[in-house]
Amino acid sequence: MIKTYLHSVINNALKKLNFPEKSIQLDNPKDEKHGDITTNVALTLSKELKQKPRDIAQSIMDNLDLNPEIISKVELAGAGFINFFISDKYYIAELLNILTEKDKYGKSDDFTGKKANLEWVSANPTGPLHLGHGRQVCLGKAIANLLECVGYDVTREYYYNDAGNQMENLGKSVYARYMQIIDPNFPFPEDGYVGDYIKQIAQLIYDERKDSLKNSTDLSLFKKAGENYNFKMIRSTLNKLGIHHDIFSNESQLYTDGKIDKTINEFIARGLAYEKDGALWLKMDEKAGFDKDKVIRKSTGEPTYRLPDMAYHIEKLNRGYDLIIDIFGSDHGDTYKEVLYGVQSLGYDTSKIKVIIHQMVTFKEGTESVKMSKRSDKSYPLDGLIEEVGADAVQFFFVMRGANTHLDFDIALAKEHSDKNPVYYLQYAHARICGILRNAEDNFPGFDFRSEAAFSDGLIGTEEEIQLLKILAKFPEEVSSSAASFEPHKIITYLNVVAERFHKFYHNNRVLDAENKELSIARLKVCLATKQILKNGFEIIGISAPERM
RNA sequence: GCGCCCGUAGCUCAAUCGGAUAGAGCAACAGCCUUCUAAGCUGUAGGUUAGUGGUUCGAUUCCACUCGGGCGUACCA
Repeated sequence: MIKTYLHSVINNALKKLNFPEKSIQLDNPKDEKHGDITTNVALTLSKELKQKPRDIAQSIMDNLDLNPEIISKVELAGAGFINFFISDKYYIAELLNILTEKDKYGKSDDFTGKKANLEWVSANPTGPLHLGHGRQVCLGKAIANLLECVGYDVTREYYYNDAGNQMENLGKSVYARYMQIIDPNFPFPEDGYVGDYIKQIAQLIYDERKDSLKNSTDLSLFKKAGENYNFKMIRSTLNKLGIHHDIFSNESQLYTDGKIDKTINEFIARGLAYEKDGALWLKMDEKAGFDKDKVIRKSTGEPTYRLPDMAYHIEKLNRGYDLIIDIFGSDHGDTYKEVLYGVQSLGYDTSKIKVIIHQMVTFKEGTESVKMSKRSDKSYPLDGLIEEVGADAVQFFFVMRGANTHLDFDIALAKEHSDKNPVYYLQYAHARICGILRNAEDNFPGFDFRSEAAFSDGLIGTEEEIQLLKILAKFPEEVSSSAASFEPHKIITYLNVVAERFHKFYHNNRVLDAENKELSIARLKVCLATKQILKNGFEIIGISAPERM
């Protein structure tokens, strides 16, 4: 990448001048006049060297050994910035790289050989996924894609608590609906799950077993039937979004394997837990920001959710991943800290665990924004949203904002098939290119633009063409930085610029011209490269690349 | 009360470890289709980056406080 090149050139200059070695920061200026890449190294050296930044910058510039094929101009500017202008030849060479590497362009091997585990969705199978799950579902999909792009071997994992209250409650709810088929007056539990799907599960059981289960005291059959049915619905929803998990792991396995007991014993052996009021309490360190101790095993003998979560994270650490990612809504913002604290206090290195917290989502229907927390009873299924606005718009809208900002999901806007809908701006650019390529193939049979043979790259040079090539060449850097910060929305921001510059190019540069075959082929190459970048970007954020719209 | 997160154009949001004149889209206004998709392009207008103070060559970014919003603060998950 070009920054690596500049990095070494500047470093050599610093050595020649006997200037202290600094970590050199290379930025992309916002203003075109300030070049393509800029460094503030002279400003940061100023204090140490006790010289004016501009003088330092001049010395550095005098000692740069630059290849004019790559850097066409260097300027000293402002308070002491050194601005580099990249030569057009470099961008044209990069265009060829895109066409050669195709789907692989933008991918890197920065983390090749490393293993990552991404655990997300992880909704307990007490019912279908609903709107409140949407952000996490889509965010995780895109983050997994990003990690793969930089070389990680990614395991996609779904973890659920099948041993706790929620699943007990599911069993009771299904049983009650089953009994109501026999006796409509049978009482429904106060905090039971009220959705119609519970009735369907009960009906399925009744169809098979009739009333033979009416005196059940063990509800595990009802619970299991509910779990199976709900998982079918959840998986079907995930399928619609193109999401597949490699591993489904559950809480009860941790009991069977003795991992829960082992964790409890460890806490006790290390003197980190104590009994009080019949419960087992974990000592929480005030210095770590906790104000009081937390119960890890209730007086009833059941663990609180924290304990299995800790055992589960220990188990994942033991599996040997280089990176472990959890995605939670901000309603779990405090509890994950407790879990990590517990894991850490048992001597495990939690630095490999990265927790991504996303803020809550509101949904705008008309002019009103409606809160939709994951635990809200008024369930609006995610399936319904996918039906209503389409999988692409759902994916796009949930990913287009940074996870740490509140997201207002405008359902009407997502549904709208018009220029107001931001997802179409990107997809339209892709479809438009496909239209040009179709036209070229159908009506200009002599234009052999897909061949690997050399083309007249000297014909590329209009303002719009160069601007477009410049942004295309930034894709690899953009992927790396998005992956490093686990922020897929940056890819969308980037692709918007690509689409914008393509549309400008399109308006001002006629691609297909029967009178000018060489130029047409050169521009078709530009189109092919743009299409490739859009497609590669869409792949990451998880939306389709339509050929027509 | 305490903890975490957030506050940027009328609306929804960007802004690369602190960098040069804070950017897009939508909404508003004015233009552009006998030529490859007008789901597009061009232009205009829109800001004390919630507020006050601090740190420094330089702050939307870091620190302190104030105001406003979200989420937590269970022997629920």
